[in-house]
Amino acid sequence: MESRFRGNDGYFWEAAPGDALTETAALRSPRCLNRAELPLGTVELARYLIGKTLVREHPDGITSGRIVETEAYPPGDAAGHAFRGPTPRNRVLFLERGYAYVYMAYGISFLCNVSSEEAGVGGGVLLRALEPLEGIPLMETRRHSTRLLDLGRGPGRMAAAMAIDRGCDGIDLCARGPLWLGDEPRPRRAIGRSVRIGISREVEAPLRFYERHSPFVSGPTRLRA
DNA sequence: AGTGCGATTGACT
DNA sequence: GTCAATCGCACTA
Repeated sequence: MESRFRGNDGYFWEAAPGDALTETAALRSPRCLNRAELPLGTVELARYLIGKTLVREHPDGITSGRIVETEAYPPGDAAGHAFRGPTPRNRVLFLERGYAYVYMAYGISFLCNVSSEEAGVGGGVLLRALEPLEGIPLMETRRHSTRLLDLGRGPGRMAAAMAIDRGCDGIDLCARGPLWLGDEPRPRRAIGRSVRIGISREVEAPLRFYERHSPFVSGPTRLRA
């Protein structure tokens, strides 16, 4: 059994007992997730999406990455965009789970969420960081950087690397198309949990999930272990 | 119609 | 570590 797996940047992943990590497994084509297999509930979905694949099919080419960091914005959360009810901007958060809600933050970055509740109930999972898999040269062009660790580390950077913008708002991520969710390219590592990043309102519950020890996760070092 | 501010990033001390 | 950039949106009037 392999004891180490070499990632895209040469970083070596420690294999847990029982893992069978191979490069072949990492490079196979992902299977599109069915809506029925997405767990019910925002927090459950945020945890579930760690290790899954996000695939972007764009005229310029295909890019994909492994989701290594998410945050839950469940119903009733004052920091969530759904808190004050549906508006033209956040309408996708009120669709059934598995649709892309994309908005512009700070006039600078696009942020990508996955709707996470039943139809009519507002909730979302913010995708915060991606480990690049396919289309790395294209991501480098879009990000104006060749630093692999920075291509998808942070929600705005992730969206830029994947060319995710308002045009992706409302896309069904459970169907092959311009943007979709795939299964895991390789077994997940342990999942960590922490408070969310960049939230100034109210006291924080631990609603951020991340793949432990991944160098592609954003945030302070202590929130990556 | 005007205003305040944010689920960020990149540059800089 | 600090800080400015930048703009769509929700809220007030």
